[in-house]
Amino acid sequence: MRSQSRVEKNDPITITLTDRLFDKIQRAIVEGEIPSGSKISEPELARQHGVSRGSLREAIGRLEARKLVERKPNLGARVVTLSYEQLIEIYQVREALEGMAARLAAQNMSDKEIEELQLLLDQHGRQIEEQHGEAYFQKQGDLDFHYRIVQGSKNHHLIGLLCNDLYHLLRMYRYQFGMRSKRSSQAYDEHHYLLNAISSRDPEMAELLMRQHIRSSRRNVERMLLEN
Amino acid sequence: MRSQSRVEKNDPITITLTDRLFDKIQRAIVEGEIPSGSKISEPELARQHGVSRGSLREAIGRLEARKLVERKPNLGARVVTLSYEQLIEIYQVREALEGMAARLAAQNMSDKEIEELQLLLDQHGRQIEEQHGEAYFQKQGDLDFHYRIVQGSKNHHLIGLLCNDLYHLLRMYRYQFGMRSKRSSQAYDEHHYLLNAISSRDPEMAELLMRQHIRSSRRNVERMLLEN
DNA sequence: TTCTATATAATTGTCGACAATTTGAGATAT
DNA sequence: ATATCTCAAATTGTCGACAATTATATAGAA
Repeated sequence: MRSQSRVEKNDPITITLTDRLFDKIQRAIVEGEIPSGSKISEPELARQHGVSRGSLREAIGRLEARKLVERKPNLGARVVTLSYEQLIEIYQVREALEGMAARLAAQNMSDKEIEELQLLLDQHGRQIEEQHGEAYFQKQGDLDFHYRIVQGSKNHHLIGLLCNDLYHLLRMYRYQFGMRSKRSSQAYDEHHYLLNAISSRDPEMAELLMRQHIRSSRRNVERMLLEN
Repeated sequence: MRSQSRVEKNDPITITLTDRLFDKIQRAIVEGEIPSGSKISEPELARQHGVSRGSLREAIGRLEARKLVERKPNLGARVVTLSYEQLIEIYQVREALEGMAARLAAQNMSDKEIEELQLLLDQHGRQIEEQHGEAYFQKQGDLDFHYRIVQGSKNHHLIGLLCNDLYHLLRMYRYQFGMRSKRSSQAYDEHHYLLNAISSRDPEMAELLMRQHIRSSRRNVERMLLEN
């Protein structure tokens, strides 16, 4: 009696030590606990987490692949330095990829998924009415919404690029640049139109609206950063 | 007299052992020398290349980041299995990213870069006239053209995603699916229109044309694969 | 025969040590 | 004082060995 809760035997739930390390360090970097631009000392980090340097290096390698750290041979790894220019670049990539995701979602999302997304959006609407102006908790909701549309594209490459790479970088900027948006009700409206296009199965319109949505989000960020 | 040929001292020309390993294995995978879908045995590969398992594992990690191999804990790494579905996914991502690249190139390429690209394109035109139908060598030219436009976007994120990740996967499909296109003269025409849009500094049109170009390239591939 | 259980072999994950390179401090020369 | 050289300390790159997990072969039960 071995495979009781595991339906088949080909699902590796195994979580390796490097996996945990990777998660912990990624969180520390995203939340700014390890400062942006700082050097990463392998011996020190390894000691802190009570792990060998080999495992640590493997974790750093993955961080590098996600562009959270940069590595130079014989010089070591540094946390990426956040910059206005890089943030703009990220938004441009995001516009392209999420636009395509919305287009595909309009074609490939199941009716059930659309229905659930509608429910989520309604919930956001109520939250906005209740906590009027307190757009803090709303930020997570925004990510949820985008996350589901990306999943709905059913394109695994696209999903990986956005959910595994870009979104972590974005979260890092949100944390460290203190990017709380004061346009949650406008964003809600835009989400609403977008979902309409998707449930109408209109790929062209879905992509258009998603790109506008991200562009206006970018303009908002630009304005906010220029104030400082 | 130490820094003679090195202008500054902050340029790591150092090529580590893992770097070389990574390049060699990547080439072997892309060209099908290590068959798609096959398991990668760490001890064996390490022995073959006369290197320790640690270095090899680091190289495999990078391959994984480029989506050329897939890894499961305790089960090892396998070369990705090529599939029609995945190829379509890649083309969709490519359409989104290169479309944006063309848009940005229309804004950011220097006049000099545009001029040089024009020269490259003229050269392609002559090659097509000479070796009529022999579209084999032309394939590299196609990649060159796209490569330069991506560079012209000046968006480092975009450049990395396309040139470091996607293009290698694409080359792998080209090698192993035997994707030689018989539409080199049509592709040439499309390149011509696209370059016109760029030199007219028309981002909207540049993106549109690039996306059409990639879509028709995708349709060509689909047709070709359905014949087999 | 077919299936299960067990033991053995092979592979992957993790570790500590050594080699190569870079960093930094102190000494010497200009 | 500034600059250059030298040498020790620290850091990264690479390696081989051990531990944990999985795959394989064999024997026994249905």
